[in-house]
Amino acid sequence: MLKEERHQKILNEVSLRNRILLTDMAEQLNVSVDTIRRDVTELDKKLMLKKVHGGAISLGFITNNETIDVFDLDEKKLIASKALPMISDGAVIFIDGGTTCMELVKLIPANRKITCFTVSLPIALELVKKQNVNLIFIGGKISQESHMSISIGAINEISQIRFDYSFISTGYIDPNHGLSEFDWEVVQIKRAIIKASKKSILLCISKKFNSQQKYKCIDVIDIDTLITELEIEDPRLDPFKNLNIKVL
Amino acid sequence: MLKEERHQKILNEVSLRNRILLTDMAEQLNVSVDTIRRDVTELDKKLMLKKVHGGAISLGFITNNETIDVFDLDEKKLIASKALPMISDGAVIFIDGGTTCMELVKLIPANRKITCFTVSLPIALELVKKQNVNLIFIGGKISQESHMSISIGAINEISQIRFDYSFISTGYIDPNHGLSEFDWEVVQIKRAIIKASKKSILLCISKKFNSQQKYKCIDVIDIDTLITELEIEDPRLDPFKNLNIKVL
DNA sequence: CTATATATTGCAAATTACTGCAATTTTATG
DNA sequence: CATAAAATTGCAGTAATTTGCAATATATAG
Repeated sequence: MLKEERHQKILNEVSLRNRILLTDMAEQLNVSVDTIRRDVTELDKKLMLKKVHGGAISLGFITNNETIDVFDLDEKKLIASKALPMISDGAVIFIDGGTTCMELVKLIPANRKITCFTVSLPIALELVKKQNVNLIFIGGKISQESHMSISIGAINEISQIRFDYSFISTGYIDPNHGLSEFDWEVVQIKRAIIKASKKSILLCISKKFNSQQKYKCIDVIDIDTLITELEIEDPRLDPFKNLNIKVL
Repeated sequence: MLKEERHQKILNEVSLRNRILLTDMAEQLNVSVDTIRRDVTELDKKLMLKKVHGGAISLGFITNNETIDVFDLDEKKLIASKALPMISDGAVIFIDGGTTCMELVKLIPANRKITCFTVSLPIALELVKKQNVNLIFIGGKISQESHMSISIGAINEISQIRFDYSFISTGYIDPNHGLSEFDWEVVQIKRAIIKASKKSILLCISKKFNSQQKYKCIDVIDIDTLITELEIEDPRLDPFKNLNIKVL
């Protein structure tokens, strides 16, 4: 078998499976592992794949090491754009932490006059750029994990406010088990927020469906609206529609 | 499974959930916890996530290195390095906003165990990166000009705390007229901070000497220590020495 | 403080990588 | 076609990496 021919087969396999094992390829192409190793070394130099210990992986499979970018940014932007019309002038809203909420904040037009509460430092730093947003940060001890206020004082403060809308995120969601989180403190904060809100809107990428964590936060029926990146007709939304959740 | 493959899956999960547990990932990927731990350690070194006790969290938007050009950065760094030795383990301190204070925060070593209060969003976002800093943000309405809490609630909160040291900045300073500011609200906050501090340390570049603004904050003698970029013998410091201010 | 969970370290087994070399095949050239 | 030069391939020995485990230290939660 020609070397070039092997190279093609290797590249094919890499693009098809995203990864290969040297031993597998050696067996498959009836040559020694050393040969495959040399092939892969060459292809690596030509930047056609990435050689790793024990095999090779597709370049497309690797996320850019330099720019720490947000995963599924397009989906999150779509979710944010669906949520944006709910933020109207004069509203008193709460915005949770997380990358999806961050996209929502970025979309808020400069002339939108609202009062906005948050417990998330990054969200606050983005909101403060908006000329017409009256920003109130609910302070307290800041969690290193979530970059949020998580103290009891924050919960008390939240309990004394009445939000028109709260835009919240979740770590995990399951139609039966509800929303859940890693951190007990975060659960407490989110419960307080939802309790203080006339309407709660959950921004959630569909990837998170059917996952759960140790600390349950609230039931799915406790939220009023679910916004995902999916089409409204998507069957994956049926379990939520069956619970009478408004879905966008 | 290839190591790199695992790394990708771990990064995927981290960016989706913001947080993972080593034990969860070990189960999910069918390898020992040790392996996941080593993976996470590597990814942490590559700055692709942050390793924490028991798991890992997303860098997410922490790495917002919006490099805004700071004027007189070298002088400010010098001031910060002079102030750093005053921050010792166990201290309860307040750190004000401003670029000089920001340089001080950046210098705080990762192993310094302190409790740190602030009203400044950018300072808070920098402090939250420090592993051993217990960070408390004093919340409230955030000023668009100064990116600080400026509400009466914040002042009340401050009045109930006792700081070992407060590191403060000022817009304007004059040996006779004292410290002054552009914003009335900022003046209120700073007064409260200094009142709540056992010792107040002013970080101030000498360029600001002999300048004043409409709202007077405090007298120069109300601060305990003045730190500038100047040599201690510099005659420009004499007016402050004459007021019995400690000068560094 | 105590109990539990997690981290660290050293170690051994298994796998994979690298190097030099020899056998073989391919290529270049007259 | 002949033949030397170059490239390719497999092998063996050795080096390096990876992985899991156990013992011990450290950190966290109640």
